[in-house]
Amino acid sequence: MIVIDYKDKRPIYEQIIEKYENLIIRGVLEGGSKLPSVRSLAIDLSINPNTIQKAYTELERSGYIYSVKGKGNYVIDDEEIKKRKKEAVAEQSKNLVRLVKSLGITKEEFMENLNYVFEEVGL
Amino acid sequence: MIVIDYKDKRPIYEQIIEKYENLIIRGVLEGGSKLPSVRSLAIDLSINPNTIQKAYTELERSGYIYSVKGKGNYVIDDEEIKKRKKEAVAEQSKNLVRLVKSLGITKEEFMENLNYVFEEVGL
DNA sequence: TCCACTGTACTATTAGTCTTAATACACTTA
DNA sequence: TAAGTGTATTAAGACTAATAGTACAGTGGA
Repeated sequence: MIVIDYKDKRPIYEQIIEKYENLIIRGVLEGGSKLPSVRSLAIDLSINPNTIQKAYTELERSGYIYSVKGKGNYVIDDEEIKKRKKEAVAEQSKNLVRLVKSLGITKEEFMENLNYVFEEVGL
Repeated sequence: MIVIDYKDKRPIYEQIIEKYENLIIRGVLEGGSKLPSVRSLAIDLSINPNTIQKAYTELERSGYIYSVKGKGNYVIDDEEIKKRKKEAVAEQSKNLVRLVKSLGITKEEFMENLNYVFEEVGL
């Protein structure tokens, strides 16, 4: 499920965070499902458990998972995931619109172009 | 023009790169205009000239500026800036559409929402 | 030509982060 | 109880970011 890219200059724990954020927000991991344990994932990826723990701690802090001592780490529930999805779309939309406006592109121009993008990007 | 955020955990040179990319792509800096010299900007920001040089080197490598020995660093010309603008919008559009599709949001739903975003985001 | 400014290159040093390693402790469940 | 879980701590090595100092080469004006 998770693959580390050693050509990537970013730290390993950040890569893990990003991968899980994507899996969760895209619905690949359902709400409430269990993440691999700190130790087992460390063995899987041939890295140190501390690195996994750092990623999980951060994922909990930013509200993607929650942890239960002695049991494991779990994806937040579907209700919460929906919120995250909306937040993600809202944020990226706002950024893009800001850029478009600052470049002096009209809404109509942009919207038309976006239609093509929708065609181009396959499912 | 440039302000360093020391609360930001990213390296200083990356912040400088990002700031200039924005200034250039948003047209605040016109094509061909001269950037502050490595030394003068270093004094302005109270940081080391080497850090500025690292930022400028990277900005040249990624095609936002060009440098002339003994003269200074200059913003690429307007023709090139236009290309960059289009690239930036295209890339961010594609990313957003990918996200929207992966979340199962329909084009119509998204487009309607985007109308509101356009209203919200002032000029 | 001289001088001040410019970009560029290099080495050395300090500080901080990333990662690994090895323990240890508390909690859960079979 | 035993195995598996999360969590915390300390130490070490590798790497990067940033500073400091120096040097060299090109530009342009006095």
